Amino acid sequence: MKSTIKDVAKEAGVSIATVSFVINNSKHISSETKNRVLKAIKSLNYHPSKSAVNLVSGKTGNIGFILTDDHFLRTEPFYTSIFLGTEFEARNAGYYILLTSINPDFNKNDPLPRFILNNSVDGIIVAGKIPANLIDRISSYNLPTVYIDYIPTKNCCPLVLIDNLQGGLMATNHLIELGHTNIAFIGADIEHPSLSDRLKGYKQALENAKIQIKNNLIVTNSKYPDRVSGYNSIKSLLSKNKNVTAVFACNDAMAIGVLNYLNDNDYKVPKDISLIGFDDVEADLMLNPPLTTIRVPKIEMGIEAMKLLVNTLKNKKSLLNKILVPVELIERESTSTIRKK
Amino acid sequence: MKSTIKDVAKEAGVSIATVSFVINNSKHISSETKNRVLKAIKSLNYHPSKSAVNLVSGKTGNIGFILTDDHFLRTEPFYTSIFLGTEFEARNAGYYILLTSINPDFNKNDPLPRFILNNSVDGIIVAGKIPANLIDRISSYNLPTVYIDYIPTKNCCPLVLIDNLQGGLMATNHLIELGHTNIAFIGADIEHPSLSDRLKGYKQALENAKIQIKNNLIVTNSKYPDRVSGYNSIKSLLSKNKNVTAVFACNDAMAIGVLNYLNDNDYKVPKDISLIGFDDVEADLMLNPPLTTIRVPKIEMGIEAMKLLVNTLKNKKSLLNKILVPVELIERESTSTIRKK
DNA sequence: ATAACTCGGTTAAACGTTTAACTAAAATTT
DNA sequence: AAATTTTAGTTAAACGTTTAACCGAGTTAT
Repeated sequence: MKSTIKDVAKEAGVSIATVSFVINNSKHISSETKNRVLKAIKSLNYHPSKSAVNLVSGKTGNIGFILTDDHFLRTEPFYTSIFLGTEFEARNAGYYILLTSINPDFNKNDPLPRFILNNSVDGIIVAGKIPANLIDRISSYNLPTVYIDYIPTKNCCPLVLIDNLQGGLMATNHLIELGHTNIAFIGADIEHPSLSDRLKGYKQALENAKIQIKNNLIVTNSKYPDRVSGYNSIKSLLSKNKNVTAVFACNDAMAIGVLNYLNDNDYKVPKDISLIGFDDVEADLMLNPPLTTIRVPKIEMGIEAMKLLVNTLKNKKSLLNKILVPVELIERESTSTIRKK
Repeated sequence: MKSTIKDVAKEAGVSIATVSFVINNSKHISSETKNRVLKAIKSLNYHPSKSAVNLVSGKTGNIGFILTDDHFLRTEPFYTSIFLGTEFEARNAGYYILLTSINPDFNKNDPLPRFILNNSVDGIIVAGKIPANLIDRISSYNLPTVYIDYIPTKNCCPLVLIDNLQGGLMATNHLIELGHTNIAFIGADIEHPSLSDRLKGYKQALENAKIQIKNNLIVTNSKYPDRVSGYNSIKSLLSKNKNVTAVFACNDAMAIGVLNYLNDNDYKVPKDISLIGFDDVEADLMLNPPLTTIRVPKIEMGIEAMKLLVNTLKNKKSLLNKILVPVELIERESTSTIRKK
């Protein structure tokens, strides 16, 4: 039988209020009494009822985690790793996470995640790009929210972002340092801040190196940055440009698609074409050749986001915060110095 | 401002009890009154407080999901997909899932998942193998539990299992039908019921085909069925057996390791050696060549497990149930007829 | 005509906490 | 020594539901 605060009070010979004060350290109680209560709690294996605490406090102890179906289902465990990070930190902070995925084509009349409708969360973490109309609807609930890897149009909330610009610079500089000048950029969904920042970094690196930016080396017309788009983008690019010696793909998924096309069509990587990706997902290591990429600290991003949210929840005042997590060049075998013609 | 049942009652001009009856369909209310209440609920955008409902009902509305760290972190999204299935069904049934990962070397004195200690769940889903002492500790809490892809030693609970024996038969038969007779089995962790059943299927298929079972073609001494183990296992096998023409790996992770070794060492797949895996994880499609494998319906397993648990929760009586989910041969390009010597 | 049901509701207790308001005793100040 | 403050605790209301017990008005059976 589950024991309640009443049982503890009776066992310790005090009122239930005293037990509550001891549990929450919310009022000074003599150490003698405190010990009696603590002993009773232990002997009865008492744990406060969450429901009761939640009811009276008006809190839920839950954090909602939202991401789109396609992000959750994608092969590369990118957002999954971020989720894991939030879960680790939630454990420290005593929160539970309620995870839900939503349709990327969220309709005006689609129902919101049920944990929002049912007031089952104290705050929300949004990972990756989600539809603008969903953001509007969510923000009307005035729940503290942290965005990971996306900047909502109406800038309102704490953000945890990748240093995409820096990453774009690093990737492109790496190729430039290897002697490449005909460097293609394979991107997608140019409205996504993360992806367009990577492109910005690419352009900036070229400018810095006094290499002319050629628009016909930049492909960004795919809707989603996935493997298939990568495959098709490099295909159409190479059909028009034979002299490309290096490719910077805006993420590893597209890079894998690019690599597949190159492997299928007798381009040797990196001998004929160097290839660099972005994200550093697990699959990169198993590719042939292993992919050079820009590492994004995914688990750490989740941890930081949860810390930020818990902080906001505790202080009540939403400190407009923005964390830019650093990235790192991971040199593997898909890039090399330009071959002499 | 959040509206409560009181607001609805006032708006509809009835007592709060009537509102409750309408919400839960628990007593006959005239359709006229019912409509008034429904209208009030809608106009106030009322949603019952979970905490209050939970408090009075003694339930939590939550399901705990347990799996080991290494299962959650592994590259192949196997258990992740199972989780997704449970989440889908939880949405239908109105439950929230609290996910936690635990250390595979769970110590006698390690704390149980906090959702168990804090009475935050009504039931538990365990995915994959977990330590025996953890099972003991969990079962002492008498929470309805469903096991997915693992048979606990003390058989107590509903189970959702893969038809591993049948899968082992199918995989091996496929290779036999292609003309192979020197078929290796690459496995691991032979105490894991799923893996040992796959081996059983392998042996049975050979027997049925009157092919002699050779123990030196069976490698099962790795602790975990992962890529590295696959790589090392095939390496040591081929160093002693040059005449192997086909390999059945106990799962896709090991198969990928095997494939990497074969690719690295100038064995052509499937020309020199045919290779079949088990699980059908996303990565298989991107391999070179794409992996023939036995598909396991992962999402569906999650759905079935959640249905089973919800059923147990509703009926209270734990119907000792066991669901064996069927598997399917997915022929891709890593297997072919034996080459003529 | 009256007793016995049925129908459509209402009242109030209960769930397990937190916390504001109170109190009695002890300690401190004047 | 009286007045005041501090300490260590208690009492009771409140949170938002569910549901057993109750009730008055029709309806039906006798």
